Amino acid sequence: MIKIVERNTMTKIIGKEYTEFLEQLKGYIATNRYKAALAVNSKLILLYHYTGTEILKRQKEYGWGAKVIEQLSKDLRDAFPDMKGFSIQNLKYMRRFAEEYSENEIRQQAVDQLPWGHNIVIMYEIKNKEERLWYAKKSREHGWSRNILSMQIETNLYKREGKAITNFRNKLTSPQSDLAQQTLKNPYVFDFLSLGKKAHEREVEKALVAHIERFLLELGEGFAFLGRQYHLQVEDRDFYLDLLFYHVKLRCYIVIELKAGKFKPEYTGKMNFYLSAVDDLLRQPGDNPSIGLILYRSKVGVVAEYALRDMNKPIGLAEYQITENLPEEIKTALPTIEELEAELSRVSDKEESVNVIVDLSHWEESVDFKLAKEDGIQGVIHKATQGLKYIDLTYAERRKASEEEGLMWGAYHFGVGENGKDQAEHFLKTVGDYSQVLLALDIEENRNGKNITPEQAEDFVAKVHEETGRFPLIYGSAYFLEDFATPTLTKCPLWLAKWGAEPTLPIGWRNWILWQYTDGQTGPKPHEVEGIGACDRNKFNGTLEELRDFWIS
DNA sequence: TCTAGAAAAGGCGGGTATGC
DNA sequence: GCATACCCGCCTTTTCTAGA
Repeated sequence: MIKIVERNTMTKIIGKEYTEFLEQLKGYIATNRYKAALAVNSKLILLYHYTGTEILKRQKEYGWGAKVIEQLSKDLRDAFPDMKGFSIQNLKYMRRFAEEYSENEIRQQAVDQLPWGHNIVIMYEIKNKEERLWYAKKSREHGWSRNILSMQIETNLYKREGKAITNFRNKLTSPQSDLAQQTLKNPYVFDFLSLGKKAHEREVEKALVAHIERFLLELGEGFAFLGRQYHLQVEDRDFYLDLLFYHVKLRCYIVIELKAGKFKPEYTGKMNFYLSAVDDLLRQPGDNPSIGLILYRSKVGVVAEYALRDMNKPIGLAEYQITENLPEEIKTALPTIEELEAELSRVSDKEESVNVIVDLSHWEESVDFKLAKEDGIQGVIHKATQGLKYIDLTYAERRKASEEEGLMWGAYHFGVGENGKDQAEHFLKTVGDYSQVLLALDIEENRNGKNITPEQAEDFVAKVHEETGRFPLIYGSAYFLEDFATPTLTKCPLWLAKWGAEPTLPIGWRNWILWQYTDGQTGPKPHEVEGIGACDRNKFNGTLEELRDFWIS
């Protein structure tokens, strides 16, 4: 019996310490393995650049012709028979690379963080330097594969997305992006650098399937539901369509494919195949060509695209058309893309909390709220004050910029071991007009002095409540808030800090309202925000509509 | 029925060959 | 000189199969 008690106690202690250790170690490994991969890639790119530069220099100095590249290729291959990359063509790429970029540009614009193949694509397909750097930045940030990059260039994403961004930040990209994974395949990289792909979100897909089925049925007129996982046999192979409808007015079949992840080009190829199969196997004389609808999750939510078979186009992606500009007769009969996206976003919001809030301080050097908003961010909570005197110098300027973009604004005070009421007065004075501002008290370890005590935190909360009629959010981890579960403080909504998969609540609080699930390095993804980079991200425990109501309540 | 291992399929970037 | 197609090796995911 005694042994059991001792064992349980030990398990509890080891469990807590072990969990913290594991989280710390995971973050360290994730960061460092990616840094290692980037370093290897960077060296390779710089080696190629150096080679190209030296070839150029000597051709200029000594009047060497093109023949020297052939000779160099042969000699380098003889000297390094185990190494690839010294073909004539690749040496020419290196020379062109050296012509196009200076070493400074490579380092400053982080061109060396892109795989060699990506740089070749960008170099040859794009002439404008600003545009090149824009695609390089986007490739890094989004982890585009080479095929995706080519597709984005073909569809002129640069022009579609508006003006380019030229102030690049030297931020780490997501360590589990496709790009990172492929970078790690470099044969020079050690085994411990290997990464796994994100698991498929089957549950989400099922939920989407279930919902869209009801949604389209409710939309009603014209839609005849034929089946879910509709079976088609092509030659000796079986295929299953997520959803199949027949539209009575349009007199055509409508195939719906649902993808839980982000869009991939192969989805369109698959859809085209399904449309062909449906037309061949099901379509009757008098029926119009079938229509496809692809629903997938993007960074900003659920996105819908209509696909129409269009055999007038040549090959590949153009064999069908993905378009928001449906022909008028179809547009009037089908739900619009906006309707579909709005409906599915509503479902999405219910399934997962709303992940639209970042918290910032002066430590974030560069912030572009316009880009952040485009990336789906709706609210910003910024550090305003600390202790009795400190004011975050970026606070006022960023509040103005944020509000100009129509973002919800919040302010937090970093509590220290000083008079709570005085800290609250300093905080509210700095915040200024707080009528539309979410207010929060940050309770965590103060490495530069005394920690705030529960009594001081209560005084702070009481003063804020007296002045504003509202209780501020209490920010903190389950571990640190252990001693703060007083009747007054637990009245305050909890802004939980837990960089992990599950929101573990501190004693005294029954629920969380905001959950800071990542510091930009550890915890579940996403870690980054467009225009900000890796940062603290937060989920709201409710829908977007509820968030707006809560913000100033 | 579940699990573990093997095999197959497919995607990726690096690199080369070829044609204009 | 340049653009493109294609091959290769590596890796992950999916599917299949055998055994507990």
